[in-house]
Amino acid sequence: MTENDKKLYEAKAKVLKALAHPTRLWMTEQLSKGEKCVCEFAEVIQADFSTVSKHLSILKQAGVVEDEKRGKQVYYSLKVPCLLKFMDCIESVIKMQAQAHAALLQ
Amino acid sequence: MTENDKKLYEAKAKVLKALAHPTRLWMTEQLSKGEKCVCEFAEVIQADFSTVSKHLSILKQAGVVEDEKRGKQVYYSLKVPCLLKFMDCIESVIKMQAQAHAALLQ
DNA sequence: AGTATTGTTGGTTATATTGTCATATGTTCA
DNA sequence: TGAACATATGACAATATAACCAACAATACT
Repeated sequence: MTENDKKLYEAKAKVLKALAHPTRLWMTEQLSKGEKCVCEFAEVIQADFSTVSKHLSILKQAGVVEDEKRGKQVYYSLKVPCLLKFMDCIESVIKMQAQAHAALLQ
Repeated sequence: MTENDKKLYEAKAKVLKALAHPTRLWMTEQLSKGEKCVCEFAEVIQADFSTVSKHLSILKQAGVVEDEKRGKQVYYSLKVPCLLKFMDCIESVIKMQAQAHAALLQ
């Protein structure tokens, strides 16, 4: 494994890490339906503005979303739609696990 | 957001978290080429056996890989091939970022 | 100018993750 | 049986993350 390979895996892991949080995952899925401002997120989930802002900033730094300031508000939008297909795959993992678990109980 | 939804996002995040580590990401990709035992991984990366074993156990607990003991060795294999398509998407994120970064330097 | 609104950033504390060492478990083979 | 090998597990220290609060910045409105 070259030094370059290592950096590539670190970069990929960083993107995954950005997604690997319930709130950020939810946000990402929400953004797939269209752009949203920070205030809209803050309204729905029970969290501080600063918490929401930081989560979005992590997604932005990972290259998953982008932001645009319009007036007082900052609108975030999904930059990488292909991520959503991935989510289907993740869900399939969970379903498999649920089935395996159910089988154990029988 | 219902209680059930919440749990679903937590479950999905757990799977992503399992993948969100350079070593585990690499392992997952390696396993896509075929099963491997712990010793094979330990040989390639510079890490303790226990470290390798723990990483694999995290992937297993997340439902990403499965293990089978044959003789003295434990063989791990990828349980969810669809994950690899996701990796392409992750790479596209990185490429976009690299391009954006390059653009800044011009 | 002054104030309310919308976000961001820094500090702090609580919690989670990672890697390493030592130890325990299970398997094979002499 | 017991020695050697392959792996798992528990304890621990170092580091990273997350959430909250307070302070700050930018925009809009009066």
